[in-house]
Amino acid sequence: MPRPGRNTYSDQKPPYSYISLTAMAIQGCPEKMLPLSEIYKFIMDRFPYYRENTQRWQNSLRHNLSFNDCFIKIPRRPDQPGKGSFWALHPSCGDMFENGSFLRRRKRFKLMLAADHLAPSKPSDAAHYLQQQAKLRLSALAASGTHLPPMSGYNIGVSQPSTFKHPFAIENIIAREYKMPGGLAFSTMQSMSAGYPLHNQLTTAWPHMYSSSVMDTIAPITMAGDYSPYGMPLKSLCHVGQTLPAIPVPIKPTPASLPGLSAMPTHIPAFLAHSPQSLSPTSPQTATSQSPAAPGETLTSPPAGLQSAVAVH
DNA sequence: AATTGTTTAATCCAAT
DNA sequence: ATTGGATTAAACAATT
Repeated sequence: MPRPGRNTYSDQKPPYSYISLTAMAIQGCPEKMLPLSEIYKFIMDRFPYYRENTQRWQNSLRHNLSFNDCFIKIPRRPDQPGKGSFWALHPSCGDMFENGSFLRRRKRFKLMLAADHLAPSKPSDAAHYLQQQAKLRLSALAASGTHLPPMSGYNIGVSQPSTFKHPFAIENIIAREYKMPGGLAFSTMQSMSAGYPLHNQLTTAWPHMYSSSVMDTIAPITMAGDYSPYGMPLKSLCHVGQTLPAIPVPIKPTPASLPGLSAMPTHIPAFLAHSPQSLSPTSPQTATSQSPAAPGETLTSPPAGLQSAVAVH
């Protein structure tokens, strides 16, 4: 191949499966749920490769959404007009990429069908649960944060309180791949920095990922010809911004989501306090019309049925 | 009509 | 070599 001009690497195919791309998109937004069109947008915004052949990959993506139990459909409420449902990650899907590859999961996340006598794990239960979650997130956002500068519309990296991080959370993905030699992890950064956007680190961490709002300010740095997403030199991550906290964080709170009951985020606090995110400018309706959680609706443990999801052999 | 969602099937390919 | 996850194509229903 002739020497590619600069930037040409960025339109090579990113080393992520549709599943991981979709998970990124979902995890990257404040509500942790997105309509199909927003998932498309997220991917196209950040990965130039996917600005072409849209028919092909979007069909594939849709197939993945329907086919994989790790994605659940959340119906729009009357106050959320628009086309199509929201898509979210099943709360029990666990760390599907714990093997460190975003191309290929260790196991497929499958819901048990008609688990003999256990409570059936209705996707709708999960959906309802996540609806509530989203509501709470939004009300928390509304309550806490109009005072911080807006970023790119996707609240990447800054989301949930320090204790639990969904395995798909961007910060976890990064942390898993770019562990400090000395044992430092990145995942604590945003929780430590109390709401400072991490998009710089993110774009750097994913060489193939654009963040249009960021590309102006951050040079493509070292990624040069190095296509290996996992061999990313840590320095290029470090130099962007704050100092690293020397506090390792449990990346996988429950290492074994083993047969039967997997780790449910039962302890997700009802407030995402310091999340500074303004809502996505690209989806006005989600930004404006979300009603705050109804008085009675406090966050409870997820439906028991949710726990009967399992990564199946 | 276009978008969104579901499903089946073939094929590719990485891990084992 | 086998297994099984990922990708792609395609047909079709449902929704807006």
